[in-house]
Amino acid sequence: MSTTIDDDLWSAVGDPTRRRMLDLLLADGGGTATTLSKQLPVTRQAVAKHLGVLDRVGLVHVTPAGRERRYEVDEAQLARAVAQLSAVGATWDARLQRIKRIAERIQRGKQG
Amino acid sequence: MSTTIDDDLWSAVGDPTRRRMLDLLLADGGGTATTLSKQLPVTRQAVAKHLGVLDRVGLVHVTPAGRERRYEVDEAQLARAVAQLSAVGATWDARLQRIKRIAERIQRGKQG
DNA sequence: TTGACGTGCAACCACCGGTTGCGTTGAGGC
DNA sequence: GCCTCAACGCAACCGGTGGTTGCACGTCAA
Repeated sequence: MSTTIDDDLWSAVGDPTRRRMLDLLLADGGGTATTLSKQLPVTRQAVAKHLGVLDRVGLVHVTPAGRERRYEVDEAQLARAVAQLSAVGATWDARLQRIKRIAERIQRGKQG
Repeated sequence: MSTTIDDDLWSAVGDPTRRRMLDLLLADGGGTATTLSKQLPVTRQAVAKHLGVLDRVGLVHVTPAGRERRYEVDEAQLARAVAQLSAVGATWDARLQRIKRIAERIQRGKQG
């Protein structure tokens, strides 16, 4: 239970370049592989591949416009990903808290 | 600003197998490559590699005991990782909120 | 029509998660 | 003291993926 998340979504958001791309797309309200590649330290082709990944998991959607392919973030889907992210964080946080409490109890038991 | 996180830490926690390993180590209060591999669908060698990664970023520390090498989670470091995780989540959440507000304003502007 | 720009496709490379295989070393029974 | 077994480390290898270069195709504009 719990830690079981959409592994595709996670791995999509897990890549640093893809995170930066999402960031840029959000900031600029969309973009193409070419415009993104100009703001990133990777080639257009690399960006295109990433856009394919993001598209496949529904984090972006594409609108063909003439010779361009404009991508925009699917905010709802990104919100889902972010939610799952914090869910995982929360799970671990909870477990850490529990461990800490148990450890303290043991310490107290030893001393008392 | 903001999305700048320890990339090593992130990628260490980013791997699903490593997440499960941390989970198991927390649950059992430590373990060796062999004991972990028995609870995971991967070989001891794979686990050993992952433990190396986790050790390098300080998420676990190792205690040689005879012919065994016992690993335990560094809870403070894991707490840091979790914190950064939720920080990223929070950043995106905030940006999404902002975008949403702007979008609504535009909508209202169009209609009014 | 021609040139420039944006794209897609394919081949190639490097890194990484995973495996198998083998050699080493420590704990314990004979 | 030896021999065996268990845990480990190291090295070679394989498949997937992020990244690159190179090239061919469509589209917009002069």
